[in-house]
Amino acid sequence: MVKEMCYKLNKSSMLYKRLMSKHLERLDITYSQLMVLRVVNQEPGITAKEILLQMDTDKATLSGVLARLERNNYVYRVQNDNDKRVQNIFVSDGSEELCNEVSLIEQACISDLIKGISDEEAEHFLLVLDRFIENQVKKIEEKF
Amino acid sequence: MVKEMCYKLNKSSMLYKRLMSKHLERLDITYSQLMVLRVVNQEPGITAKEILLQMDTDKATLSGVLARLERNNYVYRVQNDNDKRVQNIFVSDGSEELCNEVSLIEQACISDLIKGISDEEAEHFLLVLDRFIENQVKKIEEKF
DNA sequence: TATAATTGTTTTGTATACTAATCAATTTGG
DNA sequence: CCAAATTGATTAGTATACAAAACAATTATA
Repeated sequence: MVKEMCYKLNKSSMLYKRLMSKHLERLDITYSQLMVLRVVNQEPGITAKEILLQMDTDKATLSGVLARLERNNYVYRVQNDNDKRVQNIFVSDGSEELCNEVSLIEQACISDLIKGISDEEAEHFLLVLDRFIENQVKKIEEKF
Repeated sequence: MVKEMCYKLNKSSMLYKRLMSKHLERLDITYSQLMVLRVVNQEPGITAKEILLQMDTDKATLSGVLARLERNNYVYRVQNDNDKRVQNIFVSDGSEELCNEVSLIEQACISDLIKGISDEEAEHFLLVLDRFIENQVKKIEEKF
């Protein structure tokens, strides 16, 4: 049963990324880049380390995503004066609009996904999923 | 609500892969490779195309996974006589044991994940997840 | 039967994901 | 105050994930 849950969670995750990627294609930005762009948009001047805290991803991965976001002029970085190791990140002009536009796309992606699932069911689903995730986090923190 | 479901499904999926990877590290095989190896183990002589049908992955990705499985001597391939484009895939000697050993590891990974979740809840969770996945598949098949 | 279309698979190119190593800037400890 | 440890971030290396092109073998069609 648990195994089945894991497999299906993986499958659903994969499908979501596929779906979003398809819709995002024409905007010339990827799903991962977008997630990061949004965080930067919400918190101008944020640092890479702070993004990591929010996003539960890998610093090497984030470094690459930020580099591509900067290369494509979605964000720019300014060296921090107090600590020269740190760079403060800002969205470029026009990228705020992109964030909004993407919200619409996301709506389009996720609408219909809830079909045949009642609010109550969805709520309970989330409760169970939360517990499951909590257990996963504990398990990962365990020693091997 | 749907958005939250999607994010958490992604998170859980990521955690599962992380967990399995950590446990698989010492066996010198990756999660993806293992999934493929298992299919080959269950159906000796299977072709790449047939694996694709079972696994819902990408043919280019599978090609790489098979190449690495072969490079590490987990599988070997034999050109099919009837159709020379096709290769029949077999697990190498010793790899069956690996599959069994991995089942134990998987058990270790997923035990405890169900803690605090009743059988009934898990069952209902799966039902909702199935519906959700079904909706995702439909959505992906739609035209944009 | 020669050519066109199809098929099974690999290759190419780009973007994650993650570990380990590196690197420069900053703290710390003696 | 200086060497050592720490920190924020990038780089190197390997493995997916996926689109698009390439390729050889096979089948369909004119």
